[in-house]
Amino acid sequence: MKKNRLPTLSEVARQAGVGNTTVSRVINGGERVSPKTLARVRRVIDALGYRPNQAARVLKGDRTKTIGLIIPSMADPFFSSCAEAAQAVARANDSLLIVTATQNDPHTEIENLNVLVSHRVDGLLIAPANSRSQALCELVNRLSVPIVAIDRPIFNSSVSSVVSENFKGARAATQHLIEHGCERIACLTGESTLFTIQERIRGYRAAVGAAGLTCTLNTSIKDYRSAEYAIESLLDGPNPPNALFTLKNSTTIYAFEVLQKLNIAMPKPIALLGFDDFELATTLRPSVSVVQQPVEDIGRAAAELLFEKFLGTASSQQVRTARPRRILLETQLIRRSSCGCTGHPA
Amino acid sequence: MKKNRLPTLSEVARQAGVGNTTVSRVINGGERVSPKTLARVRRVIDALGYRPNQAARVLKGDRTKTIGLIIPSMADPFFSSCAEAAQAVARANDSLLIVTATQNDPHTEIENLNVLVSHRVDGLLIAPANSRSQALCELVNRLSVPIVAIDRPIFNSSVSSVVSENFKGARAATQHLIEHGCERIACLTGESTLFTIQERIRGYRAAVGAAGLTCTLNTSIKDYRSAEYAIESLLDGPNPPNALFTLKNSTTIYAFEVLQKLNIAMPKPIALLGFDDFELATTLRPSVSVVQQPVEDIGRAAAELLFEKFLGTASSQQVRTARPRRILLETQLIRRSSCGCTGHPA
DNA sequence: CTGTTAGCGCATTCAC
DNA sequence: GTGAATGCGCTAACAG
Repeated sequence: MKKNRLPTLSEVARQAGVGNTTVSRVINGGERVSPKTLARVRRVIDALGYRPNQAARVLKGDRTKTIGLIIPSMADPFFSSCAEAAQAVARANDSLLIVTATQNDPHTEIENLNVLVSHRVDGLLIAPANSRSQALCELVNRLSVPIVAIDRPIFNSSVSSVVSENFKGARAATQHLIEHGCERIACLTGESTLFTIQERIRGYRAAVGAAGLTCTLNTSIKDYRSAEYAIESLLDGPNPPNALFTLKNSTTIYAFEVLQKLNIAMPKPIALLGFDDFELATTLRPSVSVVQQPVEDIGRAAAELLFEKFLGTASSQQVRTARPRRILLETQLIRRSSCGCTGHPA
Repeated sequence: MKKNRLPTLSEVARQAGVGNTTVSRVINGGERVSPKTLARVRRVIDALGYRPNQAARVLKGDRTKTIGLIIPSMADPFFSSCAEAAQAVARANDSLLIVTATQNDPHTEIENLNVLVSHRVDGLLIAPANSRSQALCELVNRLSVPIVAIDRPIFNSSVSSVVSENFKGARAATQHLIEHGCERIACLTGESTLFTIQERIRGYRAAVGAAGLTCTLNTSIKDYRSAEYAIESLLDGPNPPNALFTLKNSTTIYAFEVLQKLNIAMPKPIALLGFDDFELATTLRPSVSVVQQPVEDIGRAAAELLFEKFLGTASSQQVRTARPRRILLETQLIRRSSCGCTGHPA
């Protein structure tokens, strides 16, 4: 009635009538073992359903062949796509990816970090809830595991990062609206404390400023209601906008829904352009123009950079010493209908 | 220039001038340790940035406090929501959830299963690529880890499962279309080898049969093009449908796009009803009626059932002996506009 | 309250 | 080709 534990290497050895070493050799490739013994041991392994205990290997001090990924949410398409891409890289490197979600809570984030370190992951990918968190920064600097930040950098730390060109993407998007003849472009968003959002705001400001237009920014959009309120206020104001630039996915959708509800057509009298693509952007009417981020590329590049860090045999010293790399990935403006370009319906 | 390993318990003990056991006690709650020593040890732990090595604990034979989740894809909203719910349960039970994706490939699935077993997860949640896979079934029956299947059961095995009422949901949906006066209902889908899809087909058949209507089934929808071809063929046929019942998310969206492209209005002349809800279903025009699955509930219930399996102190014997449980979760018909009900725009 | 010791499962010397 | 012995970091008896 005790826990019927999984078979161990020793048990396999006993059953096969060989020593531990031989079994160890068999499960690690079968070099230096006579074909006969090899076959016999393999048969026993199979019969017993033996699986090497990863924990024991880890204890020997080798790599654990696991890497961690800490993201705000698994249900967010952006991050789950990143995760999927990172997992592919991990698998290619014979490693396991462990994903944990923080709901953007700094406390949970640090907890997750500790859990992963306890599991001795070989490296860590993290999308920090707060790019300038003192606590996170200190923790990260003390940790000896290689870390790569994704989507958002960690300031004042030595960790490399892979992020989108938020600034350039937002500036180009705003310029695009200006080229469409819009000269009253309102910028809407929520979560303005996030690094990504701040960069996009900078981009919007830069473009609007360069064109000599006025900046209209509302960072209070958190749900449909707040979007409705914000947009109605703008329309009732002295200078109603003729374009909306939304800085994040949910805001874009809320804005679309509000305009649809108010029976205001797009792109005229109001154009809509959003940062970050989403699945049904082409199916909505009008189809929604967006700044598209290379989501998979971010996950992949970050994971690859991470593996470089602990696979650099010759130059491991260099890698360690090298100052953090900041990889910026280009965004792409997808011209559909809502901004005034003629989109392809499907 | 060697790998600067993480500090160990012994090092903490030495620095603090105490024995291993004391340190062990401190990191496990600090019972039976004098406040003075406790403080000192804690200070050393902090100074060294010590984190207990999970692997060593595992080796002692205790629970690893990790559970595995094997799903087809992390990028699929259905599964990522499940994962998120499962993770919440895991966290509540002081455990770590390890998610791996298989892309519905049986080979990858078994590989992942082995990896997770190697890591000695305490239990396993799995959405099998193939409900009747012989190999999976055998493997699963031999494994001693508790397993719960999610979304799709594993036939001929002793594993419990948590799945939606696919049959009842599909039957009710079809009946609903019939009540709307549709008497030529075509059923469209892809991936007809999946258990879930087959159940939904059964449901459709049951309702259509009971009403004395004819069954029109097309299981070849894999992308927009195939949907377009299928729908155009139906419309050009002798008996054009006045309703489309789509059995999975992507098919629903393809069907919507095709109808939109062909300028065919919904719900008349053709009504649309889909199985499985999706994010912008309310934003599309018309809003799309669907059979909604309790996604989070599935993940949560499965994880809870799993934890029951190895937390049943008193009745662990019972749990082990008990025949597998099959938990069926109710679906809900969400009446929006595309089926003929008046949906709320937002 | 605190320290000593043994052993978890495995890879790895080093002999044979 | 093969096996016996050692130790990885930690917890759990068992003394003191």
